[in-house]
Amino acid sequence: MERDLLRAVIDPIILSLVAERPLHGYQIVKEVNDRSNGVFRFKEGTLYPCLHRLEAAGWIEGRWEVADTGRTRRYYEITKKGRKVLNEEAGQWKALSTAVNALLLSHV
Amino acid sequence: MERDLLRAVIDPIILSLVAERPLHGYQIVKEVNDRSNGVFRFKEGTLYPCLHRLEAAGWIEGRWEVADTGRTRRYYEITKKGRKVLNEEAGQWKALSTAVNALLLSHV
DNA sequence: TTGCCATACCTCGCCTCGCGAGGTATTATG
DNA sequence: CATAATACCTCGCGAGGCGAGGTATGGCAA
Repeated sequence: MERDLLRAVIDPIILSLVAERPLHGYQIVKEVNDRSNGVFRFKEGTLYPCLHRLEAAGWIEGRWEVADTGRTRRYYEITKKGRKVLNEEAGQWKALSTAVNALLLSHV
Repeated sequence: MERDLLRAVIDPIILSLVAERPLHGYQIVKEVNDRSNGVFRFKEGTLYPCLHRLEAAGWIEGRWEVADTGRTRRYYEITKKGRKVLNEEAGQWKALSTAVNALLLSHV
């Protein structure tokens, strides 16, 4: 997995996941790596700063919770603003991937 | 067009174009911007360093030519190594776009 | 009890690279 | 003669992935 490709889609990926249901950081790492069949391999040094960035932008919102195990976790939910951004970025992604597919089709 | 998305696909795009036929830099800028229906808006400050990078990597090869107009241009062709890289990156792109589409589908 | 692994959070610094801005020179147009 | 288009180039800023490192807790096995 190339870092540039990851960088390009990390925001909508995370927004999309926490739009389904609240997730905490460690869970997101596992979730993404599992559900992408190994295409993505998120690192924690990537995810946590990214979560903070998205929260600072007002696209997600975190709250601390104590699990049954007694461990504290920070769960993130998408905001109204975040949903708007997700839709925009998803649309952008569609336009881009269409354009790229057209250009690369003969080589795939 | 977001810069991260561009960064992610600029290499295979250029390789793909010069794999079709030799092109010079200024021509590539126009070609990409036209053929992508405005999705891409390459800047020269982006392209020329990129061409140098790809040539340094041995993926493309440039040669100076004098046009009928008398203007000198540097035409780039893809190398054997470049074709290999293009195929790899095109495959990577396919795997990634499939994964992303699956994750974002409900939002597109 | 003592390790050790998994969970769960975090930061720091390196490195890469798009691109805005700026530069040079030539040819075509009006 | 001035302006636009062609055609090449560089510099410096800023953003962000990630390798590496750190802290703390829970659970399990020896």
